[in-house]
Parts: sequence; structure tokens; C-alpha cells
Amino acid sequence: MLKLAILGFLYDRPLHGYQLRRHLAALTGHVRPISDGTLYPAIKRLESDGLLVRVTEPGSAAAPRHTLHLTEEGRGALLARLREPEALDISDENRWFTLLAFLRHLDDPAAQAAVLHRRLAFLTEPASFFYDGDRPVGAEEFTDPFRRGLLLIARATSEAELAWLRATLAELEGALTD
Amino acid sequence: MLKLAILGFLYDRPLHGYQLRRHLAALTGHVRPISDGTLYPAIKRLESDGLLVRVTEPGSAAAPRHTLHLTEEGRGALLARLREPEALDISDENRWFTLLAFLRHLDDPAAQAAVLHRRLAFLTEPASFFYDGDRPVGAEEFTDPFRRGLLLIARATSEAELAWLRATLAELEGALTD
DNA sequence: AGACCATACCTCGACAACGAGGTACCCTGG
DNA sequence: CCAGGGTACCTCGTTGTCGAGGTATGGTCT
Repeated sequence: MLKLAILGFLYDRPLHGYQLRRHLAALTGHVRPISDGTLYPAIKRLESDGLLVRVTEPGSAAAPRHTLHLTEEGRGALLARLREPEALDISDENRWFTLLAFLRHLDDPAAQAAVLHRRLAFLTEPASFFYDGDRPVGAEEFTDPFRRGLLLIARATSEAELAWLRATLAELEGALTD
Repeated sequence: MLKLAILGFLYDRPLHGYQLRRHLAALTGHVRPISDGTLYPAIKRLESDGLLVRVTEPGSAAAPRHTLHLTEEGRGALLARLREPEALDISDENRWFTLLAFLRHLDDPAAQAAVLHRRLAFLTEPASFFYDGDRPVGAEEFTDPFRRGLLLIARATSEAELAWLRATLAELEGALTD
């Protein structure tokens, strides 16, 4: 997820580590802050994989800033990841949101629509949170307000997203046949 | 999160590993499946921490089943965790949902209300996903449908949850003053 | 009898993420 | 003049998670 977000932000423009940290903090930070001890090793991994290069800028600020530039390989890696996301990128809320934040980089409405279709399929799949043996237990059956709320919120969330997905798919696919 | 879920399920009734696995699969599995290589070491950790005991049942099924029973310490650990959740339990959707699933075990409406208040405070905190410098960028400003959708869905989700939180808090606190 | 699947449990190596700590510089205010 | 805070980067040990693999038994289908 971190890898995806780093590539996504750098696709727009080169940034140095600290700026990247702030962008990441805005995107996912209020939910799950990323620490330095996570970010910098991740950058190193991406560098040694050849997805980005660090350009040292001697001037300006306190410590020597390493501006991070995506390589062609890095740009390709991002696009490949966006085009064919892993199963977890589709199902996990946090990862899906990260993917959504950068899906615009994929400059192909058909491919974008395909990704949205995968999310649509995931959300319309029947799934329950609780089972009594093999029988799914619905929200109405719970006497405690918390599990009832859990199911209610999950339903409201997925309905809001489904509405958006269907509208956006119609838009994208309308543009295709023009 | 896994620890919380294991303790939560075992609080209701003793289970053996395989049953636990199925309960976990229902609760979080469609979003983020847990593998055996995660579950069994987690059980061992809880055992060596004295939070549960394994009782071997020689009869019935294929392999000897180890039925897992919470100890008094385990029950206490769950209640303590529910009573004073970590910051990530409040902010991270997945972890919050897990917490919500077991909050009924906390047999004290005031403590339950306190936890909901923390989530309420978190959700009403102003936070934006994207910034242009220091200025937060709103949904309306994006031309790409994906970031716009991201913000729209996030808003719808949090509104649904806020409505439920407020209603449930009123209920819980109404019960307190009776 | 043999193949196959579900049940049930476990280990191992690899890796991602974390927090705590450290280094070093600049600027501002007392 | 120097303390404190922001900028900027990095390391290290610990923990959690994963996937791939292994072991074993009971039941079903052919």
C-alpha cells in the first residue's frame, strides 16, 4: 500500500522524502500514520528495485535533500499495478482508497472501468459478518446495538459506494462509445 | 486486531482453532483473509501470555482438537482492551469494526458510551485527503472522477456512522439517567 | 482399493511495519 | 548566545503477517 502511494505521488512530480511524508500523512495519516522507520526503508527498496532515483540537492535546507524521481520503470510499475491490482487492493478499504486516489494516472477509460468493475463485483458479492453455524445472521437479529450498527454502517457505506461506482461506470463507458 | 478478534470470539464460548478460523473468516475474511501461518502463532502467543489455555480433546475428528478456553486473565485483557482501545483501534476502519463487534462484552453502558465518544471525536475532527500546500482540496475541485468519488464516499460513510453514533449515544446515555 | 477432499494442526523463512533512537542543520525568540 | 522547534534523513531490533509447505485422519465417490 505504501509502495503504491509513493509511486502515485511521485508520478505527478518529484518530491523529496519529507514532502512525501506530508502527502502520505494527508492521504492515510489520520487513519494510519506512517512512521519514518517505515517510509525510508520503503524508499530504499524502491530505489534498489530501480523504480526511482535519488538526486541529491546540496543547496537550501538543513540536511541534504534527496529529491525522488520516478524512473521509466517506476512509471511502468505504477501503471501495471493500477491496471491489474491485487485482490487485497480491491477488498481492503484502505488499499482500495489509495488505489482510487491514483487511478486517474491510468490514461485509459476502459482499463479504469475494468478496475471499478472488480470493486463492484466484490461489493455485490453476498457476505455476512456473523454466522450461526452456516446461517448468516442479519442486522435485525442482534439485540446489542453495536453489532447492529456495524452491519448498518457497512450496508450504508457499500450502498453509497455502489451508487458512485454505477454512475462513474456509466460515465466512463459512455465516453468509450462516443 | 487479530488478538482482539480471537479474545472476542472466545469470550462467548470456547472454540477450537478451526472454528475460530471460520469465525474470523466471516468477520474480516472477505476484506483481509487471515492465513493459518498468522492464526496459529497468534494463538500460541496468547497461550504463552496466559490469556488462554488449550484443552486437548482426543475424540471425534481427524486431528486431535485443541479447544481454546479464555482464562480469567484473558477475559480481563479483552475487557481492558475494549475499555481503553489504542488510537489505531479508533481510527482504522478494520480495527474499529472489530472492536465494535465485541463492544457488547463490556457490560457497562458508560464505558461503552466513552468508546463511542472517542470515535465520534475522531470522525468530527477536520481532515482532508489532499492538500495544495497547506490548503485542503475539496471534492468539487477535482476534475478526475476518482478522487471526487473518494471524497464523496468518505463523506457518505462518515455521515452514516455519525448518525448511528449519535443515536446510540443518546440511547446509552438515556439508559444511564433512568 | 485408490483418489480426493474437508478437517485439523503446525513450522519455517522472508519481509513489511513499527517505535525508539540518533545525526545534523537552520531559524526564531528570549 | 543558546535553547527549542522545524526540517531532513537514517538505523536497528522487535513484532506481526504471509505463503508455502508439511502431517495426519476420516469420509465419500468411483
